[in-house]
Amino acid sequence: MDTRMRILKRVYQDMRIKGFQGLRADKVIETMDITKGALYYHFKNKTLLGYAILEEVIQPEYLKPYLPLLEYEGNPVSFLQSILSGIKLTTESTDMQLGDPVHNLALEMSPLDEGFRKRLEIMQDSVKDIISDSLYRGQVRGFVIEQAKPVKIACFFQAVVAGNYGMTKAHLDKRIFHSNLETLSDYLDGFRVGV
Amino acid sequence: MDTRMRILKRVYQDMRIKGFQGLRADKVIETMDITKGALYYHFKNKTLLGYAILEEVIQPEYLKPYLPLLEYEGNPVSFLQSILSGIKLTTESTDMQLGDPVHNLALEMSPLDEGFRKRLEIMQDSVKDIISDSLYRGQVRGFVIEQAKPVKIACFFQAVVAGNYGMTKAHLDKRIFHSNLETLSDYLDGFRVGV
Amino acid sequence: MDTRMRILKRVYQDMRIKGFQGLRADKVIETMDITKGALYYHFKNKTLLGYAILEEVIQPEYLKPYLPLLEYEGNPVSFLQSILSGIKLTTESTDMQLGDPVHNLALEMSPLDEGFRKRLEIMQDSVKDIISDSLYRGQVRGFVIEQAKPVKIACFFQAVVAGNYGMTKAHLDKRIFHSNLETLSDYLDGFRVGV
Amino acid sequence: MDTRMRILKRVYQDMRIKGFQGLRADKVIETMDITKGALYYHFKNKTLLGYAILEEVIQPEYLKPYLPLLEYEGNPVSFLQSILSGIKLTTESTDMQLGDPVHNLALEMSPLDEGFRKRLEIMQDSVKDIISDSLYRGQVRGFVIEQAKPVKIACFFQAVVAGNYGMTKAHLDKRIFHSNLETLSDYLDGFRVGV
DNA sequence: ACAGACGGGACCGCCCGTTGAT
DNA sequence: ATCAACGGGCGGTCCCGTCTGT
Repeated sequence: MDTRMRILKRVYQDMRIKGFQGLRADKVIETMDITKGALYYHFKNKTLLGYAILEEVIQPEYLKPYLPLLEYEGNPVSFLQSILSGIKLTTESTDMQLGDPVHNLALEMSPLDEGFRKRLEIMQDSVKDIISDSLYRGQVRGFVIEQAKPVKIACFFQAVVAGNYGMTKAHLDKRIFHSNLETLSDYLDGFRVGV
Repeated sequence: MDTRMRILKRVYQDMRIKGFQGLRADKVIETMDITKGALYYHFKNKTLLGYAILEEVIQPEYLKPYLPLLEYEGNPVSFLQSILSGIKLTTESTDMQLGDPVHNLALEMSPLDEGFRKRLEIMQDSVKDIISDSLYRGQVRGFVIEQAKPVKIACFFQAVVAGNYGMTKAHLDKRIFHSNLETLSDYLDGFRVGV
Repeated sequence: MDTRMRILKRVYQDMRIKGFQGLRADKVIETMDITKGALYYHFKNKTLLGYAILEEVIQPEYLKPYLPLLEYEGNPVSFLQSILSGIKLTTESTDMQLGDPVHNLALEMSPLDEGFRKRLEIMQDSVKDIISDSLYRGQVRGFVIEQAKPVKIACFFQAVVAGNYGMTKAHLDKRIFHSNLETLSDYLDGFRVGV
Repeated sequence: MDTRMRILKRVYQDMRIKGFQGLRADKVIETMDITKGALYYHFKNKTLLGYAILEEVIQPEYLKPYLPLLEYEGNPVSFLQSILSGIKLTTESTDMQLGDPVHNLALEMSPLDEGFRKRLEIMQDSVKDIISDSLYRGQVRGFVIEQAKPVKIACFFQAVVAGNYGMTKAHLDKRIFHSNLETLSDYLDGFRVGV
């Protein structure tokens, strides 16, 4: 792997814990075998480093679980529920306990930096569009009830997932986390046809 | 108002925008007519200042909307819905657009400082208890259906409200915000008796 | 002497040698018994430190030799010549060999910083006005010939003095320095009445 | 033009504005279509780059106006005055407003680097010799009065020209500049025979 | 109870120069 | 002859916290 990507991956790890403002870029790369010269060569300043992490590390990871929905021909409700199950399985990983990186950065950086805000908005909208489109196609194919409003459900889905991460970040006991995932899953069940 | 509380209120304003890590305590009080001497007389260090803001400014505000639920004798679903309406009304205020302070701090500080984490956990649990208790009493009084699980609903309610703030923090268009408040309100309707 | 003035005086010494850009403020104060904290407290940044040196250290020194001219009732030509004699006497001092601080800074900083440029312009104009006024009064009192143009002479005087410092800064042999002072002195003689 | 000379010319442009210390060699060549590899292939370090600029760019330009004096058979006073006229014509060019490069560097670098000092000393002495020789030959040929002291006049000429550039570098109004050129020209007139 | 001065340490950014590869 | 990548040191700035005095 080239140095640039190594930096991005490593710095991202620290940013997950400290946030962007709390991130100390040079401290982090000191733990690798590279120096500030390399860091500054690849990224003109800290903000652009942050943007690169967003675009090249976070965005792919963030979209990844939802991309199969674009070509999924089954019931989108089932697919969304399987995503929730996937989230549940990773509960104990420290990475998951740090929450949704997009949501974390949105809360921290949106009021402070327009470059962050726009990139985060686009990412959230992408997922929203993927979900709502799949629900709409689900209606056409008879999987999803007519009364369901795809965009509204998609937004709600995202808010619950993000809010759930945040809610439980302060809680060592992760039962709330599971409870909310179940509740959302049950909520989605209500949009299946013929249940 | 005494100096101590003036500091707390003013610093809180800045912390809402910058977060706790981004907060520059001495820069903020420069905008008041006092100096660092006063700041460090009242608060031993920045962390204790943060705790004081949490306990003396944020906590009262955070609990305030829910406290009447303790003695409310009507349908708790209606009360929760009225809270959501209240949130909706303040959409345009800049203060609201900065999101839920408890949620913001939970995401930023929980992994970094146990003192913050505990205080935030307690606050979220307090609201959760108020809501779930009210729903339980609502069941006893025949307002809420038997199948409803008070704790689960309370947790979900909090997750949606918090997640909704976060989701829309990166969005200039606040329609998503309203949509999610409606969706949650509709969801709660499902727990009324005899609808 | 208070810390602020101690810093100004000491940093000025270094600025004379290195120029403003070459000045390393923290390196300089390391040689005193104060730290960067004190430096930054008294001067918000390096530029403002430079301005302060200009106004509080250089300006008084720069104007000092010319101030008596304001109330001088003798022949201004004689007074200007005595100034030149004074300059000649200090030839061997290292301070003098570093040249005219105002001229040095004018060459270095005028194209780079408007704040420097303006302050330097004002200082040079002040001396120019003092000299030209004295020459004018000298004409009225019959010391200076009618054909003399006070402003023109004042400007020329300053250019020669400044240029002479600069010319000889690259020369270890200071005879050129003395020669030019003499030439200027002789030139001024031409404006005396009845010689 | 080869790369070496392209670098010299381009870097010289920047050095005129920032000085040698303020010069950022790699920043400058970024504006060309080459990289640091080329720079450090041709010049071992920044100081040697500076010396090369002095010798290969500045020196030829600096001597150029005076070289014809070596073979000039007319009145040297007239020639020197024509040089002053030439300077006057270029007042509005930004290059001129940056002053005399030799004088600028002499003030900045003479106390800091012996290599700069010596090269600058030699250049100034060369011009001084050309001027004084021409005046001496002018005396022999009967153009210049016997009382004139060629070396003294040459030194004075240089000091005024250099000092005039410096004096007006801090002044947006260039009338002082013209005034001093005139004054010097008038001063030189005094050395003509039979006026 | 508060003001002013200062200590001290860290971080971002900057920039000179080197190295291996082509 | 030139480039991409990197090393390495340091300067300006920033900011938390302490101390003395009143």
